[in-house]
Amino acid sequence: MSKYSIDGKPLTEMFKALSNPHRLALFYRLMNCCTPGTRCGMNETKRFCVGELHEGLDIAPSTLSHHLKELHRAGLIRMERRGKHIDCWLEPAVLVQLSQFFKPD
Amino acid sequence: MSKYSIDGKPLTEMFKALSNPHRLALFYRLMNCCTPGTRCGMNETKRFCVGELHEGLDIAPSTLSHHLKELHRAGLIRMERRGKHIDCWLEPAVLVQLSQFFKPD
DNA sequence: CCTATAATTCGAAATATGTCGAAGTATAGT
DNA sequence: ACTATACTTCGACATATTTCGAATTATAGG
Repeated sequence: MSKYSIDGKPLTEMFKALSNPHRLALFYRLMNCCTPGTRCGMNETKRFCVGELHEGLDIAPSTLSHHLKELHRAGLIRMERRGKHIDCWLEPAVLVQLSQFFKPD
Repeated sequence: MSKYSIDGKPLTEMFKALSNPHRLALFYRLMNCCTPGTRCGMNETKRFCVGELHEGLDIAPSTLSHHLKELHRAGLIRMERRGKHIDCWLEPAVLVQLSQFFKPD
């Protein structure tokens, strides 16, 4: 039933991850954090740590953590510890592939 | 929080609608039912009625009806009675706009 | 080794979702 | 008017999701 997938990640899981306003806001922030022409996470200065993503979101830290885990489980983002912080950036191919999925014709 | 929208329909609602395997299957069927170069619903022979969409889905009619309502509420599809049947087709602009949302750069 | 900072895990509560079957509405044909 | 077909609405129930606070882990720096 979940036969539509990208790199083994079912599309339904991706859409479920993006169906929550908080998670969509997080995704959107990561979408727009890289300089034009580059991919998010390529240059490490253009990643966001969890704390930075938290700003202006008005949810508990545990809730934020839960949402990031969902985005990660869906295959939408990558996470990597960097000292006390954990950096987040978009899974590199995901924008191209989702854009392609909806592409008409 | 749901500030990202297309034609007044919040993106979260669209993604929520697509986050269910049955609904994604319905959407996918409508996505691919039109002849290349045309938009779904332009030529009325290329619409699916509810009964046709039901085929091979193994859910109760009432469940199908519920799912189609969700797709409609999210602004993803249009529905129109045609005699005893009700025809469904994609909201014309939705593929372009969703594809655009994910477009990198 | 102790402390402060950053983030996660766990458990609980409220709310939302997916599903069905029974009953209801709409339409076409007889 | 009656019947069959096509689909929807309603009510109920099981399961999933969202959210929080308290407790926990991981790291860096004195």
